[in-house]
Amino acid sequence: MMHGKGHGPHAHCCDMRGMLSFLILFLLSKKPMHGQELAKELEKRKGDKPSPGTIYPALKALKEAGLIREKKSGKTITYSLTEEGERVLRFSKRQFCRIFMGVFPNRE
Amino acid sequence: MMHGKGHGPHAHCCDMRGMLSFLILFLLSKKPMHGQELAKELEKRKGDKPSPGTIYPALKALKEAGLIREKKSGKTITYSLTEEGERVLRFSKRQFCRIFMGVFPNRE
DNA sequence: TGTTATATATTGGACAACCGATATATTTAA
DNA sequence: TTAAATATATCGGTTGTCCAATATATAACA
Repeated sequence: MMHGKGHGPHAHCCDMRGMLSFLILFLLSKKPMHGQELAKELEKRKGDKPSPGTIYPALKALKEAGLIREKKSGKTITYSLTEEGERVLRFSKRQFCRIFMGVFPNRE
Repeated sequence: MMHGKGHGPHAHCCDMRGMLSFLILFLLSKKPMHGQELAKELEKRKGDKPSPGTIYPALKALKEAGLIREKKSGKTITYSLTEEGERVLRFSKRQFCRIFMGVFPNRE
């Protein structure tokens, strides 16, 4: 919990430290995915594929924060947002847009 | 040096670890500022003011990387981008837009 | 069956981003 | 001149992001 002020452990987002978690939350909101799908999507965007040591701890933290849920099926685990995850993502997107206003070349 | 692949020390940007440096670079490109002005601009965007322990080490690292230059005048130091800083910012902005494509509600 | 490939997971080490506290220099006010 | 305010700077500690290496479980193949 805690996104308003600087205190509290972890940041699901928007502290500058929570950007990977934020991006993962955003990607999963568009389509539930398992870890490797997520890694490939991140590779498309960033240019190189995050290692397992990056992606799985991030997913674990999001799950422990109650923002995503798992659905296991054979060797894959599909992740999707919880209600709380949706709520946090909405908040984080507004925050993100305020912080990086002007960086995207579109309007303003 | 080094922005393409994962190696090398520090990231001026876009690794997820370099987001503050990236934002600082962007803000200074719009208007040269001293540290406190920068802190106030960040406060406007993020909602709370970064502490000196956040902002000054970041400026120091950018300076040591040759991306910004200082101009001292009395008790204030005005920071502005070097040629290399401009170049890196252009690269980083493209990278940023690719990574966060779709997050801004405008056109993606 | 055993081999190989895929998905998930952890560990150790490095660096970036953060705060609160503290310290120093300069400017302004008393 | 002394005191207070402002700007810059550093220190210690915590968390998040990152990789390479390693480990385990399941699936697909030989």
